[in-house]
Amino acid sequence: MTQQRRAILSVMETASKHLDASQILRKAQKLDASVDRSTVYRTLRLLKRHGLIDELDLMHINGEGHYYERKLERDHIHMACLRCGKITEFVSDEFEKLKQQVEKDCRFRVLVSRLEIGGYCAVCRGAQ
Amino acid sequence: MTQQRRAILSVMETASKHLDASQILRKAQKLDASVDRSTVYRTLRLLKRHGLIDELDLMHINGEGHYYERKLERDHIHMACLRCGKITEFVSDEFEKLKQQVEKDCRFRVLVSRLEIGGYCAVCRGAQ
DNA sequence: ATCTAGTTGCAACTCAGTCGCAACTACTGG
DNA sequence: CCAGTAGTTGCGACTGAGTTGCAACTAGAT
Repeated sequence: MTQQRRAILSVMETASKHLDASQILRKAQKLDASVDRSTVYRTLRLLKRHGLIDELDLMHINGEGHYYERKLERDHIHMACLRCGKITEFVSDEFEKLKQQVEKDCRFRVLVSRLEIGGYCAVCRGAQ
Repeated sequence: MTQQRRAILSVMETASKHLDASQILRKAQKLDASVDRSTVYRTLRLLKRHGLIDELDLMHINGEGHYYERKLERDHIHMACLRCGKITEFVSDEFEKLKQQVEKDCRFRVLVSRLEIGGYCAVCRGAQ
C-alpha cells in the first residue's frame, strides 16, 4: 500500500459520479502530486481484477474511453440517455434473478456483470 | 449504397462469430480490395446508429477494441469465460422482462441494451 | 448525359492505454 | 533500527483503435 495507491483509492471512494482515467489522475494528483498516468492505469487494472471497481462504457456517449465506479453491495443497471447524456442507475431484483438463471441454466459462474441500456430518459422522451 | 458498403454489409451478414474492426476490414477487402480502414469505421458507426448492429466489448478478454454483430430479432446476453476465453450467447425471457421493467419503472425508452457477464464457463468451472 | 450530394481513400492525427527500465519504497526478518 | 528485497513507481517512448480534413470520386436523381 503506497502513497499513490492510497490517493487513487481515496478518489474512488469519495467519487460522486463515474470518472474516467484522466479525471481520476487529475483528482489523485491533488492528493499526491507525484501520481503518474501509468500508475493510475495500473492501479485501476488491479482494482478491476480484484473486483473492487466496475468498468463502464456508458454507451460511449462521450468518446471511446472507460468509466470507473466503486463496486457496491448490489449491482445496478446503467441507463444512458442518448439525447441529454444523463446517466441513471437502477437496482432491480429482476437483474439478480436473471444472473441466477444464467448460473443455473448455463452452469456459468458469474463474477462480473455489466448491463448498459441506451435510449431516452423520461424527460427527453416527452420533449422528443 | 456503394460497392464498399455492400462488401462490409455482406461480411456482417455472413459472419459466424464476433468480429472486430480490423477483421471486418480484412474480410471486406477480399470482396472489394479498395475498402479502406476509415470506410469500415464510418460504416460501422452508421450501422450502429441505425440499430442494425450491436457493439460489444466481450469483457475486454483481448485488448481494448470492440466487436460487432448483426442485430437479430431477439437480444441475447454475452458470457465471456475469464479462463478459456470462450464466448457464449444466451437468450432469456427474464432479460426481456427486465427491460420491460426499466421501461415501466424508470419511464425510460430502451433502444439498445448490452448485458455482458464475465466468469467461468461450465468446463472451466470444473477444471478450476 | 449532367449535376450534385454524399461517399471514399489517403495520410496525418488524436487519444487511451501499455511497456521497458532504472530508481525508489514499503514491508520483512534479523 | 537497519539492511535486503520484492514489488511499485515515474518517465518517455510506444502501440493500436478510431477520427478527421480534404481532394477525388461515385451513385443516383433530373
